[in-house]
Amino acid sequence: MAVRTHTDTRRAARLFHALSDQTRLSILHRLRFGERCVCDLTDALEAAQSRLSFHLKVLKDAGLVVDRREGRWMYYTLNAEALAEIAELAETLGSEPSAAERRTGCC
Amino acid sequence: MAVRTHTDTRRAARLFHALSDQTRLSILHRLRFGERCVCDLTDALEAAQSRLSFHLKVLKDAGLVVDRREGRWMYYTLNAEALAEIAELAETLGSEPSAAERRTGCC
DNA sequence: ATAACACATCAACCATTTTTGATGGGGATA
DNA sequence: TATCCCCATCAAAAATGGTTGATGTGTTAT
Repeated sequence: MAVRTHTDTRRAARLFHALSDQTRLSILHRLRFGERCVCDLTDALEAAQSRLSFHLKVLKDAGLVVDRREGRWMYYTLNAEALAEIAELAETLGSEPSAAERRTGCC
Repeated sequence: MAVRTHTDTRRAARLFHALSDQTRLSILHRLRFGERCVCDLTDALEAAQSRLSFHLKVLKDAGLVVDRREGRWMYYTLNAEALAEIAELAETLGSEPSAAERRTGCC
């Protein structure tokens, strides 16, 4: 997905925003090593539960993580596809426009 | 650069923050098509000059663009390397940890 | 049924970011 | 020099984002 239309830009900004916070990056970094429940994360990051809940919601709304209930625990998992999408977004932004893009002009 | 240490996380958050705004994404998208002066951007984006100046500063401080003076005009250019770095950050975050990473544990 | 647990949600508060309009600096033009 | 142009910077206001402590919801254990 290139950033072409207004809605594209909106979505892209939302995705990057989700990654623009240290706490959220720490969460994602942990999740690389596998599924974690909120309690794991509160221990590891020494953060209040409501704080983590807030950040997990931001990540979930952006589609960067997926949650799953198991008894009274909520388990969170990375959504690798979304992160790949973000990587591609950044890559595209840093790349030369294609001939077709150049032909149709910028915006 | 993986997101390992506290400073890494700080820097990564800063980089992603620079991309977390629609105006800044629009600017970058324009710059893909080549160097632009501020006046070009105010016309194209229909934004107040001081507003663009503000966002260009954010992008510059994050290292995503480079500026150059020519007479009374300031020209801005994409820094493709920085965007590649961001792409790699996102890619790493979405990737399985290496055997070495897994061995040394998460954090 | 009661209590304890894991988590989400809420409201109030504080902090940071963004917008706006005004002012100022540096360079060109006359 | 005087003036105009392009842009950066500033202060004040507006908007957005994050933290905290309290409360609510669903689940398990006794």
